[in-house]
Amino acid sequence: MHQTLISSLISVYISCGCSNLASQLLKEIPCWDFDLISANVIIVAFMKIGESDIAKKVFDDMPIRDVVSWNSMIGGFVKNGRFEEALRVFQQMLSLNNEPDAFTFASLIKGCAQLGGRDHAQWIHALLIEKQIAINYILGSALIDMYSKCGRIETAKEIFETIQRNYVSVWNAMINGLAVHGLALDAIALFSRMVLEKVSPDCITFVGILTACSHCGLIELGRKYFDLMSSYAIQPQLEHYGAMVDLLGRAGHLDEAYAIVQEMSMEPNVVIWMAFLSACRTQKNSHMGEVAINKIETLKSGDYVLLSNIYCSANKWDSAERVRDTMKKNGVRKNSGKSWIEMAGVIHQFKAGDKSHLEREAIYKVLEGLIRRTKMEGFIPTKELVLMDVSDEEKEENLNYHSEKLALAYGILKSSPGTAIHITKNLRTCLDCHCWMKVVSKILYRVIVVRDRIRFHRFEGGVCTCGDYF
DNA sequence: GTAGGGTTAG
Repeated sequence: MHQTLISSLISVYISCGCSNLASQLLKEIPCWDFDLISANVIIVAFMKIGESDIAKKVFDDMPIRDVVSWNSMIGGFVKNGRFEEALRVFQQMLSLNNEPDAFTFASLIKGCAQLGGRDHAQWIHALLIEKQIAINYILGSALIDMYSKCGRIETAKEIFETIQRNYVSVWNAMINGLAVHGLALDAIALFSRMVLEKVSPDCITFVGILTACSHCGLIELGRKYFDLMSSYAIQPQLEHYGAMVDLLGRAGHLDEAYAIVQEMSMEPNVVIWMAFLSACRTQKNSHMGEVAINKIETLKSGDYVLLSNIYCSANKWDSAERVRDTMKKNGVRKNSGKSWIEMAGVIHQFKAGDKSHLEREAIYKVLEGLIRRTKMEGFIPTKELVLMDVSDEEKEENLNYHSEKLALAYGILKSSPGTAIHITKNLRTCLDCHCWMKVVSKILYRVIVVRDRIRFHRFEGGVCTCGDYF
């Protein structure tokens, strides 16, 4: 069979979801002597379905490669969450004197954003400048996104100010960056500026604005911007409804959140019901929680945990037990959490149940302290994120305990920029401390234990904000 | 003919 035909066939099989046929076809070819473009097509196709090993094999066997081959490998690895391998390919590319281009960097920057590693980020950015690659709107958006996810919102802002801002995606990246940093008012201010500069917001802009409101509990503003969408002829999508349900639910307006779900012009999906379910848990409303859970057709492990948590909150231990039994019976496995940490340039990975952290107890203490403060100062708990990993046994002991604590800790970090007491140290000094770092929503925070003093550090633009909690 | 960016949730 002609090689071009084979590569097209593989591509078609994969786009139709018949990946088995594609792999089989590849195996049956006695000798891989694809021309350049056919091989590239095959690499892209297998990367698309997550078969990076097959793609790698094809790539390794190529007698000649061009920049598209390299970029397909690097981009493919990044898409499949294998950034280390993407970096390895990139280094190989450089060592063989192949020149990277804007496509190469776009993938690498995205990889850094996923990982939240600031040293890698800086290296890639420096290299981009060294190679004198013009920063177009795609690279600009990617850079802004990368720096905000690495905890360097100030650097993200600097980049934003220096690049061409006539594309909506650049604004979206910046608005979303501010939103995840808990800077909702800045995000809203940027929206106004965007309108002044005559760039039309799109549906993603509103997702950013609504999530910003949701993170900070700005109900009135959330409602206002949700209504504003229609004046830009943007129909609310599932994502916007989701943000509203999240916002209203967290603030305790369960009925209004439920009304939104019912008024939706499309069928609510699992994400919407999950947001609602999550709100039911926070509000300790097991009745509404059951309504939500009944709607969720395909239960994932997380949904069971949420329902069980609702019962725990309402002291309905029997019901909680029943849910957990069902879980076991159905053979539901909990998703094991994973997190990444960059320390002195090295990326460390942690898995749930990983008990190798000597300072785990101290971290708990910090979080408990944060909860006390949160309750005292009346902050609204925002998103629930896994700040650190605990074993399944510990989760079993008290399902509610862990997530509640993390939610509150996250809430205080996001909703109180004034909490940090003083700005003392720079990044380098902190790296010298005996410390423990965690990635919170891809923003770098550190919990530092020095002689029984527990500190929480947040990094932004190379400046470390420290706060004492004990 | 093949490669790149910006979203929520967990």
